Amino acid sequence: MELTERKKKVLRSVVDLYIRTAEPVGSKAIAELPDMHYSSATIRNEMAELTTMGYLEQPHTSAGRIPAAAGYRLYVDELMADYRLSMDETQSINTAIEEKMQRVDKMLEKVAKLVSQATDLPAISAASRHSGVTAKRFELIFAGEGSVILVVMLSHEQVINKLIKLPVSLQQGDLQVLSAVLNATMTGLAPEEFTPELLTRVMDAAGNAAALVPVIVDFTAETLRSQGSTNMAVAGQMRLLGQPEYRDVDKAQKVMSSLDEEALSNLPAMMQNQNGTKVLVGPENVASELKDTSVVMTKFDIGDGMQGMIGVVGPTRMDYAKVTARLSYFAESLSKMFAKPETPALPEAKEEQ
Amino acid sequence: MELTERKKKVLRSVVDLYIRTAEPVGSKAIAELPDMHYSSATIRNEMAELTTMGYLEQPHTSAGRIPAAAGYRLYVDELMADYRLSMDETQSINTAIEEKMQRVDKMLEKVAKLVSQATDLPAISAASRHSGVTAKRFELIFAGEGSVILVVMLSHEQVINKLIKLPVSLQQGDLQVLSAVLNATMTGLAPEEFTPELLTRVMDAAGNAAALVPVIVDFTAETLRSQGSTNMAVAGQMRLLGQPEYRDVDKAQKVMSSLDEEALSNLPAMMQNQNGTKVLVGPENVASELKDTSVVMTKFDIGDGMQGMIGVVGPTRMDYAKVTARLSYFAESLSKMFAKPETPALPEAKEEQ
DNA sequence: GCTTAGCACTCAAAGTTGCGGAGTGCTAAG
DNA sequence: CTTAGCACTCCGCAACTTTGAGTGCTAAGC
Repeated sequence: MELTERKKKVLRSVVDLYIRTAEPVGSKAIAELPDMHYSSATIRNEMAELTTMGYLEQPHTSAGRIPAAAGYRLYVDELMADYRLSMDETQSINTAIEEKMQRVDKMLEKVAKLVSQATDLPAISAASRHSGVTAKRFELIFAGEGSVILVVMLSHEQVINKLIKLPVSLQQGDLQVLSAVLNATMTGLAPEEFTPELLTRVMDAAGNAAALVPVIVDFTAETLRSQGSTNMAVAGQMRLLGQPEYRDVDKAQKVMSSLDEEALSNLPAMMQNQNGTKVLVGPENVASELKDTSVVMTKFDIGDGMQGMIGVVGPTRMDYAKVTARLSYFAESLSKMFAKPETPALPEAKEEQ
Repeated sequence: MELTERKKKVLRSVVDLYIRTAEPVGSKAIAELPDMHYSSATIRNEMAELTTMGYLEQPHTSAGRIPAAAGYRLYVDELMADYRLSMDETQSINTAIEEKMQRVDKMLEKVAKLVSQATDLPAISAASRHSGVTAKRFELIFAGEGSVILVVMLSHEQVINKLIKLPVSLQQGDLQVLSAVLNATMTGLAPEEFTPELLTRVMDAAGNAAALVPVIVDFTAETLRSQGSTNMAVAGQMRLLGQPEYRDVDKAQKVMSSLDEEALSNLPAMMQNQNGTKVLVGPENVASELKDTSVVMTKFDIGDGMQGMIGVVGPTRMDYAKVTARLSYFAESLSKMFAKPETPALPEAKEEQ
């Protein structure tokens, strides 16, 4: 059986309508659409064929049709009309993003919240290094009796620090020796290279400050590891309750309980080698708990060798056109924002001085 | 009308039973309790009086009674039996807490999750300074052409840093001058004291590095402000769905939408001058959206001049005894954990060296 | 040969009715 | 003061009916 243009048109209309109403769509409703110039009987025949072809489903005899997974898939890939963002929408996204984002993890929380708000669906956001973070430079600062501040500059323009307290008193000189040793031996190493042998080697060379070494090595290795891994945030789970398919609390509960960071952690991974926007329709989903939901996600650029990702989770019947449009715009705006030189106040270097 | 011992006993039984079953409690059910040596008729009379006294309510004639707000209040204050945690419970709380908590905000998220899990209710956690955070010492590190790392030691043993990039090239010497200036003028100041006048004064003294000053001043002031403010985290909102009172999605949605950080931000403030565990029953609640829910909260000690708070939000019919017991135990364990010297690895300073 | 009007048929959703039972308040007796 | 007894109320449930949206099929029309 062939998928004629008219069948496509009918299918598109069915999906569109179902997305709007969340109710099975009948032949009459389709026939009454402005640019549908056939009677309900004709539509009925087309819908019957679309059903045998697997694009539509019938909840029970004498009900309208709803899209099947294959129907959504075709709709997303070929049929759906581009959704054009209104000025209002682009503007509200932009003003939302504009506030300066500070640390990456805070930023992710915020982005997830914003995306969730913009789509009225649960949203996730994640950031991951391209991997290969190393320490670029170590600096030790004397901070009073028994206290030392360790400052580590990482590749990718990040700086971290830790206050270390020891029941040993050290001299400025000792710290200088140690930091020289650290810079000589521990820069440019991957986290796996922080072996016990390295530890003893550094301690041997460290002189009076050897007691500091284990703390420093552990902290650095730990930090590199955590920097290499993926951070993510989830927000707006409750928005699912607004969707008619989750009027049944039991269903809602089942899905929502699988909307946490652990359960969703494979989504960012899926995007690694993808480009553009990806849509997972219902049963294509990875986590089995999400069998009845769809996922839309897309990538953005954080700079500093980091890769960001935002996505939403919603009922299979979601407004793919609108959601993908908003998501893409979001990703674009975020990329732009991070591309801007981060120093906000290019010093208005006052005339005085 | 007087609140006799027998009335109290009846009231306690009604609340206990209602907490367990979430159904209106009838006189017969009470009369059949093991240590209730009166007939249902007598109980009926008592219940009728408790109702006119405002401790109980009747959803409609010929239904059982449910506790009114005043009933819960009396129950919480006087009647409820102590809940003794089982070994299992204390143990699972302890193992949960044991993992080392890193930064304060991550810690809060984790704690909120744990509390939510332990009580099966939405939970919040917050931390706030006692206020009065100031910068203790500034340090500038030269980090290659046009890059400088600013390290600020705060009172209360915290260290923060920022990488600053400028299209101006600076010498080591310039940085030394500037850090001396910063340490001389900007230590010990409250965030309000970072005025434009201060900025110009520091810039005048800063010499070649004056271009850095605005960035540094802004960043420091901003950081002090954010350190002084309250951090909080909310977790487990969806757990409400497990409660029978929220089988109705509309109700659930209304309450859950008010379970975010903003709406709950006055709760931590309420604890500032309170000690022990505080219970807000239904209509006593601050936010009007929470009129039909209760809040239980308690404080814990983070050390470093910080004050922590954990709490849960749940249906007015919640198991106050169990919840307060678990919450208190949690707070206690957390306080203990933070009291321990934080440096985990008192260097096992190997013999070599 | 495609399109469409017409019709009999199906089935979920919504409304109707009628019980059974849990619970109450009151009264009168112990 | 306590309790057995009784009439009364009202919710919840289940069985039944009605309604109407929607279908598939057939036969007539362009």
